[in-house]
Amino acid sequence: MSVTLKDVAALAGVSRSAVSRTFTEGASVSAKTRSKVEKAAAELGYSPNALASSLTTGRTKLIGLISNNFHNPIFLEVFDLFTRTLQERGLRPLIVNLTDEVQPANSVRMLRQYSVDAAIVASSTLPPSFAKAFHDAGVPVVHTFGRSATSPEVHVVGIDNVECGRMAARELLARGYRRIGYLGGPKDATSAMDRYRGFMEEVEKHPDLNVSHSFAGAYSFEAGRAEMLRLLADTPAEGYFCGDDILSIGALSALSDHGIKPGHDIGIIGLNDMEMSRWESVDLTTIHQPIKQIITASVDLVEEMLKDPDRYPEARIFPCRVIERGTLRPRP
Amino acid sequence: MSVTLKDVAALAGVSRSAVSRTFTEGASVSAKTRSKVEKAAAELGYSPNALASSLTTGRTKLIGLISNNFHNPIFLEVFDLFTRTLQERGLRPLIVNLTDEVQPANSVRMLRQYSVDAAIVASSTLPPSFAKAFHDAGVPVVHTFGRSATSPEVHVVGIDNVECGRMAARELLARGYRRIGYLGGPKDATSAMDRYRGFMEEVEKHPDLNVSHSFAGAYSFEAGRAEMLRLLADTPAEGYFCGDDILSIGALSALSDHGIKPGHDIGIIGLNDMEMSRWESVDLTTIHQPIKQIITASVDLVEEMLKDPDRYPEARIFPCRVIERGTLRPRP
DNA sequence: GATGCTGTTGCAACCGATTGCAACCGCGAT
DNA sequence: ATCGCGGTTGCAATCGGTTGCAACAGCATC
Repeated sequence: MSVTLKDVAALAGVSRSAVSRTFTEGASVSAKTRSKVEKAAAELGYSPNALASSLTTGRTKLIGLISNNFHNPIFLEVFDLFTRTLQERGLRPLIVNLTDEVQPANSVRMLRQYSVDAAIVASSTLPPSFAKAFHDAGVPVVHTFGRSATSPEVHVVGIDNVECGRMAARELLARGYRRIGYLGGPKDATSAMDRYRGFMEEVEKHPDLNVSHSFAGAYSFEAGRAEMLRLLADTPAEGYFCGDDILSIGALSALSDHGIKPGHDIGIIGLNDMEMSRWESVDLTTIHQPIKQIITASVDLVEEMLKDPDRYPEARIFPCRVIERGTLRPRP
Repeated sequence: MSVTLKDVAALAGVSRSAVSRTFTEGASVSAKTRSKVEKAAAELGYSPNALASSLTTGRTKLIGLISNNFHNPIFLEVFDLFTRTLQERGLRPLIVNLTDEVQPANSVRMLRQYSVDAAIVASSTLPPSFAKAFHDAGVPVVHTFGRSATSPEVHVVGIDNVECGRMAARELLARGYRRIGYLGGPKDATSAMDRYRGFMEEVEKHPDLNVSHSFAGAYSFEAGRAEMLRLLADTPAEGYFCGDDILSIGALSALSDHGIKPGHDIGIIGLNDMEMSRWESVDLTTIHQPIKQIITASVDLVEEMLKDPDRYPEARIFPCRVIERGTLRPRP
């Protein structure tokens, strides 16, 4: 069926070791045998079997990429960047879709069966214990978009969600909103809770404010829309921090149903700055999360763990900034 | 480091074969040894190495999933469905992101190095020759969203794009549009050309019409928007068939810049019926493409090829239908 | 011509599994 | 007691590579 070392060796008239060595970086082969081997290999269309070699080297270059976030458009950007960044460095993403799954056991077992060199948990809605399960099973892991504070055992890359909460609150206050609300993601997401904490921390400095909060069922358009519709049925606030752009866009849709003009009647500030937020019809004021840097840093960490698996865990936290567009009223 | 057959065999006091057999479906092992082995395996936390066994069995259960479409939100749905459907059947998606690549050679080599059991090319903007390159290299392949007519050598799953073009044209005509246009995807995409062909075929039956066409640079929001802005600078048509929902949404954004009301002033019909098209703020009249069925059928074909690699190639084409929303004027 | 050195080569064991084959076991039938 | 049988078991070869080790080739030096 497929061409193996042995075939090439036979055609080139050398031993199998010689062939193996011409295909491994830095091995000792003379120019003469190398060229003989290369000629034979080209003739047969040989390319080495990565899985067979992984047996002896212990390296597969497979990286588990785990997420449960297939309903937030930002993840199209995330997957694009992850897959490209990994493959640029000779690593191969093996995807695990956790949409229906919450327990790590299955994913851990599966990725160990495929001997992945490392795993990336790309989600803020999976608990820190999830990433830790990989660590405990001996799989190097980085938790992208994870919470840094309470998981000192795995690498974490992301943003300071508490600070983002504060930032959003300050922004609403600076624009004169006094009745303000937090519309967060699902309660069991660390990101939703951390943003909430920062938001509250900041607003509690001002006792005269009227503050409310609620949590959507998911980071999705539908959940954001449903939650905002619920809020509009009662007495809504003047300004909202929505814990994610897709929630914001759902909320904007609800506002539009009621003929409410964002930025004019009710203010909305999101978080992420995904491509769609720049669309003229959306024009969402939001907190920019530096996705590209986060993903590059995550893959950097993966590579460093491949060199040194016992590397001391580290948090790489990137600063965010407000992007001014049309859904908050101007600063006075 | 990790637990192997040998360790389990030693602890259970049996041969390695016995251990192997208890983990392979339908092998002959007595209840007694099986339970001894299972006890030992559980104690050591053993799980078999899928890659090592692939060496002898010739099956990896790895499926290459190849795409270049990371800027069209429909692909979030596509990836979600593909990854879930594959893993439900015990197959593992190995992603290849072709954003910067057009030649198949690299992907083919890479996927052969990882001994994938099959490959899925999920893109309508890659030429039929791309999928064929896998076939020629001995990798079973299905081309999802591919063109059926001219590639009898590989399995194709998708829709009849020519018929969709006709359908869109008929729909515009039925609503009384006489100056109509096709705003398609990139010229080198078979889907863009086939939809164009069907569209023209239908409108040419009516010599009194005023028909125009143009092609966007990509299936993306920005490309659709830019193209529509260009059209608006001259004399635009009354009704457009945009060759994809994301192009439509870009076009709608351009219309909104000019204060043009879709459905009232200018009609737009898209193709795909992605989640976003249902959003109230978008409310796009479009042709529904049955993504779920297409993906299920693709994975079905993959499984059938695993059983019979020389299976005669087949096209599975699913019918589409118009979803009426707000961007075309009502039928008279 | 013997010596030593460096660089190249092949042998053989090994990575973690699977599997054909032959040996073996217990057991009922003769 | 012998035989035959179906079911279980272990041996050893194999899958496609890698790699430590020892042998060796070529060359310069003494």
